[in-house]
Amino acid sequence: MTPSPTDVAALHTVLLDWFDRHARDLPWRRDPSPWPVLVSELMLQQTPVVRVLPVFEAWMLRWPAPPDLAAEPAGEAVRAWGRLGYPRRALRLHAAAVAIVEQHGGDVPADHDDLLALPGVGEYTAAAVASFAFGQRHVVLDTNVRRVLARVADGQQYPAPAVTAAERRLAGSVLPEVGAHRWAAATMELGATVCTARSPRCGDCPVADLCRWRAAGHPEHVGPPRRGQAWDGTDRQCRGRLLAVLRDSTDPVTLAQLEAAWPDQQQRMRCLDSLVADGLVQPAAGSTYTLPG
DNA sequence: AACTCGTGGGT
DNA sequence: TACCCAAGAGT
Repeated sequence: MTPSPTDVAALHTVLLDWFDRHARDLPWRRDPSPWPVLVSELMLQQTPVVRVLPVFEAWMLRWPAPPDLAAEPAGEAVRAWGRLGYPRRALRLHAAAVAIVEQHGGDVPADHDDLLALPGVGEYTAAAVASFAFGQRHVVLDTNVRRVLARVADGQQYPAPAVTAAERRLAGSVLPEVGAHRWAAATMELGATVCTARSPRCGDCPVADLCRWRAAGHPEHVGPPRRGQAWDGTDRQCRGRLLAVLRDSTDPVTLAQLEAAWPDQQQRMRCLDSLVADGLVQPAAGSTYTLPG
């Protein structure tokens, strides 16, 4: 439900004021240049801030601009990605750097649609980079913003499994005409640090008095339970083990070394094949494997 | 539209 | 302990 204009104005005032006082001092905020912002956004897809920080710092020292990364083999990006998870993101970030060099003269494009065309950049990331690095006005709908809006405006504990049209409409209706990029950052920050999924700290929330979920007495989520992510014995676990062996070795890895990482032969070879198909692993001489050159 | 894709810390 | 879930994207 769309809040009244009065409530929207109050939300803006109180949340932006809170953000002035409580925003975390993150490196990609201290220097919100396009490349650091793009790198951070790729790393932050499904990965918590605290785990991204050290990898981000090392990454920016090594590759301070898109051409620096584009000049390296993709495998170096995969290795530097370390244990952030979802290593295909490292491949996409490398491919994005190449595209930026080839199609945009080495500078991260400012246009939303140009950003969206980059590998690894979807609707959220395009809006985030356009907002935070270029100060544009876009609906930035990440998991934090979705949860904050679900609670404050809709009185629901959690948003729907996937972004709905109504949700996007609501987010657009509360987006300030001026300073939209700060509003985006503020709502994300609130969701990340106060209006958290598991244990919201409503006592510290600047918009508690305007929150419909709180007014309704914090009703539990109703509806189909959200499926967790299976892990033990999955291909994802197997792929992770195999790629860890590759990351930790500068020399080509033998099939025997990979066998030590995952006992099930059939699954091991299937996952190795899928890693090769994804471009994360490259076959080398004598039935050995390396990160992509 | 549902499914896949890593990793590790919090509760 | 056994989940839950984190600045999503691609297919």
